[in-house]
Amino acid sequence: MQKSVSIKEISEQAGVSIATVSRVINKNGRYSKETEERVLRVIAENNYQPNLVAKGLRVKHMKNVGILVPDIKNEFFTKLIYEIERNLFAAGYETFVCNTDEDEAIERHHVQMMQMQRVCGLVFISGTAHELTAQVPTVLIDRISTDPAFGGCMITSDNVEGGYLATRELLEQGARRILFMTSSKQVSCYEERYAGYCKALKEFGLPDTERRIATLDVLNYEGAKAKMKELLAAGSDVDGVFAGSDWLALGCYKALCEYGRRIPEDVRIAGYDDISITAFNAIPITTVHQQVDEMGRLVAERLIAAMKGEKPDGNPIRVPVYLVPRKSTRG
Amino acid sequence: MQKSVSIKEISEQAGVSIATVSRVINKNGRYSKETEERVLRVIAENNYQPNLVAKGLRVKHMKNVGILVPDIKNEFFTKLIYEIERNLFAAGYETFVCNTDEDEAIERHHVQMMQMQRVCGLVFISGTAHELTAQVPTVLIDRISTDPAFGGCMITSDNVEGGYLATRELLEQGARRILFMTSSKQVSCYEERYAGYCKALKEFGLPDTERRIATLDVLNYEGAKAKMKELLAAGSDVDGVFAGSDWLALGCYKALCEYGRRIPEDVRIAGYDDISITAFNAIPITTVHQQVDEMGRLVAERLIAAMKGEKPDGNPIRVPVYLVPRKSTRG
DNA sequence: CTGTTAGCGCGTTCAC
DNA sequence: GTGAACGCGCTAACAG
Repeated sequence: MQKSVSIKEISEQAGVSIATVSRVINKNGRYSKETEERVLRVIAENNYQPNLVAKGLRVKHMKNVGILVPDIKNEFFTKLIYEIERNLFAAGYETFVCNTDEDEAIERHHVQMMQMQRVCGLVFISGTAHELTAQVPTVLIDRISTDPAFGGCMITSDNVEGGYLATRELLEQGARRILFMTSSKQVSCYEERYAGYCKALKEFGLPDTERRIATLDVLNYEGAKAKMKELLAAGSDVDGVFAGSDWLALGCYKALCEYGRRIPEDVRIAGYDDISITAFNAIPITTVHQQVDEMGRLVAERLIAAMKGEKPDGNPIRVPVYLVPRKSTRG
Repeated sequence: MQKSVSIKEISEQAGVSIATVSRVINKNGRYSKETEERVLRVIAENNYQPNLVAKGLRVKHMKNVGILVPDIKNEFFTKLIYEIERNLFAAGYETFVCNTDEDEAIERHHVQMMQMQRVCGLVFISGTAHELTAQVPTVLIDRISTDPAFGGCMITSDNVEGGYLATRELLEQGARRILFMTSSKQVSCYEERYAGYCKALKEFGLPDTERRIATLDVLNYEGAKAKMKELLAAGSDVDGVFAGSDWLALGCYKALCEYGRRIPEDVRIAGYDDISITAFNAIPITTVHQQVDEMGRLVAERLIAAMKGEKPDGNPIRVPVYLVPRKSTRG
C-alpha cells in the first residue's frame, strides 16, 4: 500500500541501531550530537515518516481524539469543533469528527469504533443523556452525565441564565403567552434553558399554568416550522416564542410569517446560540450568545490535562452567556 | 490505559487458538459451526473489542480516511463533509476532519500526519493548488491537480457554467459594470467561475476591458466586506457584483448597504454555493446552487472504489449546477 | 552514549 | 477444521 521506509532501514543507512534512531526521533536524549545529525540527515534523505500505527500499538494509544456531535451542519457545533480542533492540533493531536444525527445507535457505534481505534480522548457535544461509559479521558459539552462513576470533565454555558435572559426579554417587551420550544428527548442544556424560562415567568408573576411547551422529535428548522404551523392551525394565541436554539427560532419565524403574524408586533421571538444567520435574517432574531471560542479552548485545555493524568474536580465549568437583543423582540 | 482484553484471552477462554478466534472475527471460514458459536459467546461475555491499531499494523493500513477542508465553519463545506462521512461510515470507515484555514503549511502538516496514521484514503476539498503527492487513493473536490502523475479522482461542480449563469443573470437584469470577487490565490474552482464570467460578458458584447476583478487575501465575509468598502471609498461605480462564494457576496452586500447603495436597484448581487443564509438574508441573495448531496455521495463512492483498487479514468466528474434567482438581482 | 532484545495484538502462512 | 509460529514497526527496559 505504502512503500514506507522503516526505522530499520534508517538505522542501517545511518550505521546505528534502531534504538538510537528511535531516540533521536522522540528526542529522548542519550545520543551524541553527531549521531543525531547523521540520523536526521538520513531521515530527511529518505523522506522517512514514522509509522504512528506501530507506535500506537506499542504505547497502547493513538494521539487522536474523537468528537461526537449531533449535527455537524449546525454552525454552532461547527465553531465549537473548529476551536477544539485548532487547539488540539497545536498540541499534536488529530481529530475524528463523528456525526451522530441525534441517533443513539449511531453514537454508540462511533464510540465503540473510537475505543477500538485506541483514541486517547473523547469529546461529547450535547446529544441525549443515555449512559456512556468510555474508558478514556472524556469531556462533555452541554451534556450532563447521570452516571455517578463518570470521571470526566463537564463544560457548559450558563443555560439557566440564558433561558432566563431570553424569556425576561420577551416579558419586558410585553409578551405574556410565551411558548418554549424544545427537544422531546432529555437533553440537559434544553432542560436547563427551560428552568430559566420558568424562573423568568415566575419573576413576572405568571402562574405555572401559563407555561407553554412544544416538544420536537425532529430537532431542526424543518421540525420547528412544522410544529409551529401545527400549533397555529390549532388556533394558538402565543405572543412570544423562546426557542431552544436559533434554528428552531427561525423555523417558528417562518411559520409565523406564513400565517400572517407580524414579528415582533404580534409575536416576539428569541433564539439561542447566536449563529450568524440570526443577524442576517430579514427580521434579525434576538438570541443568547454562547462563547464558543472560550468553550472550545476550555475543552481542549481540560482534555489535554485529563490525558496527562490530571483528575477533573467533578464540578461542571460554566461559561457565561449574554443576551443579544435584536428586532424580533424590539420593534 | 485500557483494560482491553485481547484475542489471546478470548482464545484461552474458548479453548481454541488465537488463529481460530481471528478467523471467526473476520469471517474467514475454516472453522466449525460449534467453535464459531463458542468463540462468539466468549467474545460477547467479555465485551471484547478488537484492537484496530494492532490490526492496522498487521494489514498496513487503518480503515480511516482524512478529509482536508479549508474552512469547516462554512456551511457549504460542512454539508459536503456530512454527506461524505455518512456514506463512508456506512461502509465501515471513520473520518478525520482536518481544517486547514487555507494555510498551505497546515495542510501539509495534516497530510503528513494522515500518512503516518496510515489512512487508506484522502479527500481534498478546494484549497490552493500547490503540489500534493499522497501515496494513498485520493479524491479531489473542486480542485484540479496540476501534477501529471496524479492518479486520483476529481469531482467538481460545473463551475464555468455556474459563473456564466450568475453573470448572465446580472447582465439580463441590467447590470453592465460587474465586479468579480475572488481569491488572490490560485484556486481552480474560482478560476473556472471567472471563465464563466468572461464568457457571459463576451456574449453580451462587452470588451475585455470591462472586466472588473477584486482579489482577496482573506477569503471570507470580513475580507470581502473590507475590500468592497475600500473600492467604494475609492469611488467604484459598479452596478453588479458576482462573488465567488456566498459569504463573499454577503460581505459585499453589507459594505454596499453601509454606503447607501440600494440592492438591487443600484447594485445587483449574485453569490455561489446556495448556503442557507442567502435565503434568509434581509435581501435574499441570488446564487448558484451546488448539489452537495450528490457530490458527497460521489466522493464516497469513487473513493471506496479507488481503495478497492479500481483505477480512476482521469477525467473530472462534473456535477451540474443551477441558478437560484432571488431579490438581490430582481427587484 | 549505544546496541540487543522483548513484546504490543493481530493476521497469516504452513503444517497437521 | 485447527494450531504453532512468525513478523508488521516501534518503544522501552536492560546491559554495556
